[in-house]
Amino acid sequence: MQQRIEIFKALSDETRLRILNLFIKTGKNLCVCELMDGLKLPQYTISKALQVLKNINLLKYEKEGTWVYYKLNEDLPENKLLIKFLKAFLQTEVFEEDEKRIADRLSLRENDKCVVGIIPEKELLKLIKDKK
Amino acid sequence: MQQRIEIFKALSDETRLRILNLFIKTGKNLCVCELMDGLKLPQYTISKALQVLKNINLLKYEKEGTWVYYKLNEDLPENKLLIKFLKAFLQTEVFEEDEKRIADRLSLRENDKCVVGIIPEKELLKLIKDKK
DNA sequence: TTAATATATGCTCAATAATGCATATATTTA
DNA sequence: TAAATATATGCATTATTGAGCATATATTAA
Repeated sequence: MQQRIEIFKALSDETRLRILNLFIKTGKNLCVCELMDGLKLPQYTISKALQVLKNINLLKYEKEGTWVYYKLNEDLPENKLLIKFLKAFLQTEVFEEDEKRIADRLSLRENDKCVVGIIPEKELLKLIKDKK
Repeated sequence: MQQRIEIFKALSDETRLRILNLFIKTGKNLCVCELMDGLKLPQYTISKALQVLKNINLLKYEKEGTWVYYKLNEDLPENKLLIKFLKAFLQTEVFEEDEKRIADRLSLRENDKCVVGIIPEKELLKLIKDKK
């Protein structure tokens, strides 16, 4: 019972829903610094939100050097229904800005790996502009 | 966005999940005093939980005299997916006792209406025993 | 109009969670 | 080994929520 309640608690937060939305919409694994730019939120906010989602096993992660790539834990049978539900539930335009920003940020990947890290917004926008 | 968060907050509570489970499992409308006996919780706890679920439009209600019958708001299109999800999500044995108690309590209805009100447990058990 | 009954709600205290900052950890590179 | 970088976490403050009690409201019946 308590375990089920924890799932809903984890979903009762704007930052965590925005993060989940990006995993769902991009269908990709994402690292902390990419999510920072997608949501325009500080590192510790993203990191703490990820821990909560990991604790309910909705996310899993892989380390690659100092980078940590999180992704939806879609293999876990008990998650299938929930993820399906979330996909429909999050079908709304309120996340559009996040989705645009993460798309731009992901365009900077090389071989589908993050190579940028944490950089000032100004510098980020320049990189993106150059890329286009 | 905030509205969506409120939905998950409303589901992040044991009493409210137990109540929802009874609506889902019985498929019936239920009044406050019946839920009191199903969950063995005080009147104000049930009543407050119902207000929260009503506020997110997951429940609706009908008054009949001093009795108030709540039920799942299944007509509302945006609830269909959520209720479907909850049906599967609450598929667990942890609610068995609640379900037994509400079944007993509902056996005391006449013309499918509550006629018992709020009564001491001892008296309730006697009524149920006599009925059987 | 009074009493009884079903339900709702205001209030206080305790528990829980979010926020923001500072710092810790772990890995890579020089 | 030291510096730099990506990520995680401890802590203090604030905000939110739950529990329990008392009481209010609304309807019915005497």
